[in-house]
Amino acid sequence: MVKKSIKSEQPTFIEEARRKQIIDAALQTIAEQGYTQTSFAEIAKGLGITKGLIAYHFNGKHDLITSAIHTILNRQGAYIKSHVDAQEDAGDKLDAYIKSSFEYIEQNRSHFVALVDLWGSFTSSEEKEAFSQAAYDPCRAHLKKIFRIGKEQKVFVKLDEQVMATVIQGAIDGVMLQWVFDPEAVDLKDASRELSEMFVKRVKKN
Amino acid sequence: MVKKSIKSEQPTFIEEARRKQIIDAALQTIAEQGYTQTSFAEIAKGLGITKGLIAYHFNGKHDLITSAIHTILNRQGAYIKSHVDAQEDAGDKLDAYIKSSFEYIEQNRSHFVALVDLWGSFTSSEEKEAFSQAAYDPCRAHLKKIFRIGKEQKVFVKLDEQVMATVIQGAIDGVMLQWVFDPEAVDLKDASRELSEMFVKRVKKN
Amino acid sequence: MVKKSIKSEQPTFIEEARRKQIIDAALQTIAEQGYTQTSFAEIAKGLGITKGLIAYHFNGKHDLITSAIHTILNRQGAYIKSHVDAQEDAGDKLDAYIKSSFEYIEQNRSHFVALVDLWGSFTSSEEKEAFSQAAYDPCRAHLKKIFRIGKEQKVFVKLDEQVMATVIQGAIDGVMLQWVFDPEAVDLKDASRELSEMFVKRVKKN
Amino acid sequence: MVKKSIKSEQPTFIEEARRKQIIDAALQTIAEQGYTQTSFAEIAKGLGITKGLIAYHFNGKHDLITSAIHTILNRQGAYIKSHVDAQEDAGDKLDAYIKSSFEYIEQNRSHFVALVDLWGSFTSSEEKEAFSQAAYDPCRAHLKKIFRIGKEQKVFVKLDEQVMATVIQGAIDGVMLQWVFDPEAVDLKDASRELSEMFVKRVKKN
DNA sequence: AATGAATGAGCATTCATTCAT
DNA sequence: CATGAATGAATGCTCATTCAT
Repeated sequence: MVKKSIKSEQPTFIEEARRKQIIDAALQTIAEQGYTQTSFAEIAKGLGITKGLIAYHFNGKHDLITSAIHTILNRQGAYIKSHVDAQEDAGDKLDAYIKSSFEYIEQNRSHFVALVDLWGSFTSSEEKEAFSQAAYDPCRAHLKKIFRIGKEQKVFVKLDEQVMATVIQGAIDGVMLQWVFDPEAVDLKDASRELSEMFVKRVKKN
Repeated sequence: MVKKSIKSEQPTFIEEARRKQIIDAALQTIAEQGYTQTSFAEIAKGLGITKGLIAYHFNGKHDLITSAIHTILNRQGAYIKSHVDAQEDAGDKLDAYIKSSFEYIEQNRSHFVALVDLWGSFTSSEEKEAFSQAAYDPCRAHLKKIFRIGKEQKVFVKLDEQVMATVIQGAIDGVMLQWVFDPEAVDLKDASRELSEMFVKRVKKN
Repeated sequence: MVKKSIKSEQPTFIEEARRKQIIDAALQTIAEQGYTQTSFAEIAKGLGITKGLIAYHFNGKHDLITSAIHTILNRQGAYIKSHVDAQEDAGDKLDAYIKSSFEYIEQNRSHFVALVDLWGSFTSSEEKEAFSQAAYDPCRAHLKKIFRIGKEQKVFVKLDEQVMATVIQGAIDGVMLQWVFDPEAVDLKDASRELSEMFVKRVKKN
Repeated sequence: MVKKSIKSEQPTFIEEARRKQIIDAALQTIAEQGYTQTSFAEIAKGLGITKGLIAYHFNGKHDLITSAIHTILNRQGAYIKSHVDAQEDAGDKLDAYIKSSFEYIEQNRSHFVALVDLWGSFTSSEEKEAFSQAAYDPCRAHLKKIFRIGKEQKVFVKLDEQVMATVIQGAIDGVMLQWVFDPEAVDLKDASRELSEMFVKRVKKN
């Protein structure tokens, strides 16, 4: 049952600013207190506004959470893309993909603490699948594109692109996950280096 | 204020059976409806009992969730251990670790759908850390033990055990995660084979 | 809706012992934790029995509470009576009434802490009135009897017996009440002496 | 774990009016049905509002009960003070203290029926002591002040102020208590006259 | 654009009570 | 006599959501 937005016009400047402000506060609160403890009132308290205002700017909690997730994904995606694009060689691109992923993660810990919590906010397999398409499809597509460039540059071996994209992205996320639960137990830089070396070696000829 | 349990004696047979039954129903419900939609009433409805009975057998929701998580981890841990122990060679042990991890995941999808949801149930960094110790420390310890055996058998190269354990476990979990959100997008068997080959090659001497 | 006891025979010895034991544990628990925090389970825990057993020996909570109240009142009544009866002179009897009241109170603090809590357990004015008849009527009757003896002995002035009984009992209870809430703020012995002197002077001729 | 209020600003006009309204309804309900039978739902029903609104205006049940108790004590205290202050002579002040106490009690029966019930709402000796300080300390302090004025006016005998304050307040409360349980059994006016005469005689010279 | 009063459904939890064993 | 499993109603409390101002 998708609720239609009453507002149909394009958002004003102040409207967008408020939404961004609220989303950031929400991510902060979720990272600090956990998703289940994060109510509109709690988010509003941290901002010095009322919870009614949050309801005014978002079409319900689902809208807020969805927007928050997309904010995380978009920011990280843009960061990674800029680093990958800066490289010419496909091997360097893959190295940049992995390393910039970890860089962004390390610099935005609260985003990923929140994200892990938000995984539990989906109530149906449809929502889970939608998240998958928003989160993983673009990542895997980006990796596949790098593989194709590598093939064109004749520097990569032949490989099952889907499987390879899955395991590379999985390795990044899985290490991130351990680091979210206990930052002392995991050294992101070491893991980043290890994964990059291993995967670059795996896909490159010779 | 920590509530003291009124029950203190060791559990009876019927007590244990009920707890197990309720935990399984809870995991089922969480996997189907999501953690936030899973109430005592919902779990009870699925079992044909009253929610009061759940409260009777568990010291609150936290106890139930904790027990459920440990159930998942223990069962998987036992499964993996039996397969690893069946191998003599350290390389074969690592191969068994990775492959049996994925086998168990594939055969118990609902457990891992639930587990991903339950990651969002921790409200403090203390709880997160406690989970980390219960979930990841044993896995990494198991992997490190395999590395040490490989070193004794003089078949493994020298490596940073903590980093390697982190990335291997991370890769397994990260692939599982994508499969939880969309089973169509990920082929666990292919990923299992790819990861096993790559990591065994990585740690073995020529 | 008064529930009829299923048991009709006279109670066995063990039956009576159990009831007494449970009542004493209930008073103890009420005094320590407050009436609202005192459940059958809590009482049972303190005794090392199960709550089912309490339900077996009492016809519901109301029966237990009523029995507990009567236990307190009967014991105190018997104590006072023995001291009053030991005196011949009516003035000495009144002095004994007041002083032994306070003595009993001081020696059985938990009983009166519980009693004050139990005043809140009556849900209707009928129950309140019934308590009044069980608690205050006998006390006032006892005092009136002393007044009549004083009149017969021609040592007491003429007075409104009901009013005088009310204020004497009231003064005792009111001081007890303050002492229940804060034993440091009230010296029972001083209050006892003061009240005894004043009331004896008030009722005696000359 | 003390819950922090989300509201922090000073209350608005409508806020205060609602709180007062809810407190009065709560006292009414407690007086009619007893404390243990008085739930948020019951209070709300009597007011035609929802129980959520009560939770909105009060920080939990404890806050409501505490506020209700303070309302009773403050109103009675103000009433007594105005009558005592209207008298010049210390003896007249004491007479006014006792008589106005009973007047207020008689005119606000439901408040005191509720108060007696609420004595059982404290769960720890700390709460009991806090109540003692809020309820009895000011009363005894007021009486002691009258004693000191009497001493300055050279119309009162030398006496132990703490003991005398305790017994006077105790006598008032104890008579009130009997009247709460059975208004037929006690004539407040007679008791008021008797106590006033006796205590004034006790403290005045000659 | 923003507030805050009000709602109503839902939640975990408590507990007296029942009853088969 | 005594137990402990099970019930079901009730309770305080939370919270997204609505809406008049």
